[in-house]
Amino acid sequence: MASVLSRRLGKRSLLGTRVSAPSALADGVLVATQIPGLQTDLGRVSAHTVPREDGSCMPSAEESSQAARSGWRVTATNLPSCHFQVLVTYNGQECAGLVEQHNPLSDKVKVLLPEQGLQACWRAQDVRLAALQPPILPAAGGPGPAETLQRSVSSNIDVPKRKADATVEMDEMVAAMVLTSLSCSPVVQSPPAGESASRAACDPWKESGDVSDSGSSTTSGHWSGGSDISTPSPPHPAGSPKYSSEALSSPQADDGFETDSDPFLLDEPAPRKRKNSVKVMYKCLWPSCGKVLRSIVGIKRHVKTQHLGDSADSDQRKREEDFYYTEVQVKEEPAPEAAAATSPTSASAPIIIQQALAKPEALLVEQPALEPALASSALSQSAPSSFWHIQADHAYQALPSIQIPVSPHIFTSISWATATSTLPSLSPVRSRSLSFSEPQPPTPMLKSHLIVASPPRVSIGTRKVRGEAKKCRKVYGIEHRDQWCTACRWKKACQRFLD
DNA sequence: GTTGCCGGGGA
DNA sequence: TCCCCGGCAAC
Repeated sequence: MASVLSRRLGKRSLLGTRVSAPSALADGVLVATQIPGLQTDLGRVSAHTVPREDGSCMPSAEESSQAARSGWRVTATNLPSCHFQVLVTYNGQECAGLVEQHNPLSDKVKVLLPEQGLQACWRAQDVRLAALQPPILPAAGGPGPAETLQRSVSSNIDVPKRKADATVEMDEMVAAMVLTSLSCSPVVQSPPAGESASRAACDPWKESGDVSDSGSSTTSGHWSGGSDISTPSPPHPAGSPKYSSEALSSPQADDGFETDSDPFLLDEPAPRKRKNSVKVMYKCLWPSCGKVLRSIVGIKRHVKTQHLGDSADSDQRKREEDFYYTEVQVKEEPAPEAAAATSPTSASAPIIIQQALAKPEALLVEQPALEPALASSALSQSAPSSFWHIQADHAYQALPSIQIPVSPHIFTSISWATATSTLPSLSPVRSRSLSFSEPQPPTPMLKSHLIVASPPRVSIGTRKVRGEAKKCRKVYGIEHRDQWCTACRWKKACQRFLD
């Protein structure tokens, strides 16, 4: 069992995954560099990098070897301009930091927090790329080959894999930067026009997280669940009738949308439990408003400006503000049904997100809870692949069992060789459903939905006709069950004595 | 009743 | 993915 456990842990490992991270090179050339590990001094870090003429840094060969031995890999290059700015959750707050080092072995990222003046390690999945460094025009004599001008995926920060789409990636970076600036400010009373902008900024960011998840479905690269706790969502437009009825659920719809795709994206819901905290929000009680904000200052300002009139400055007016909002405790459990329940009225956001999304699989994931009509069509296309992929879960039948015991029967090894050689002819029968399968990883979300939407099963007439050959049971007998082939032991089609 | 194995589910 | 087992069809 320990071996199984180790396998599962290995499956979740982020080793080898790469992410394109921006450096100070505006031309997009990313240089993977390495410096000795376990350094805490920025000065030392910079001292071990060799500046290049294009502004990037290259480690000396000696340093690279040391880094390889230490297991720490450098994610930042020159200092300070080459550091990746990331967002981490520290003491419940989202802080901007600079990635110093990343240890792929322990999957930890060493982040320097300038504001706190400290340095700490986070898990790679808890570190989110925040913003681009100010771009620097490419040097005339910079990296020579033209292909290096492409934004190559080279810097080795081992975070969940993301799709290597250059344009989308840049959009995500810009969006992250905008989002970062938004998150630093208190409640923003953004006008509707600004709201759409902020949403547009938010959505690619969300999408980036999803993409990083979907890159490897088994990774726990849950895109840092602490984000929605510390990052205020853009406020709803004041007085919007859309939020009049389901005022309380509106933020949940947003939050839910932000995360409700996760149970479908992720195999393991465990990391999500951190989101189950109760969050206090403030709901406007003005008739037909129902606006919900995250800060008391914001809701007071909202009531004053939107409903009581900004000119009201008397004490009575100020006291009135308190009557028009109430404190609401919102459990941050990303309940999918909550998102689904608000789908008809709050569908404006998903539409924007749909436009922002460039990846159809992410779109598929986002749709079902919020756009049932679109979801059905999308599911109808994706259903067969995922469903039939599930059907192929007995693929081991096509593989010879390695654990063939040393059998006293003289023909064991011979028949085993026969079984191995005849496997290709067998596979069409065994994995009959694979013909429907596309080379696409199954999405857990689709699994749950497609059980209902699955096409009718292949006729049970395909049941394998009993062959003439003796099977392990007959050959070895029930008393020597340990000598059976694995398939026979599992009551599957015998792999040792093929027909 | 025995045997082969499909489909489903637990770990 | 491994492993087990209920249940069904062929024998």
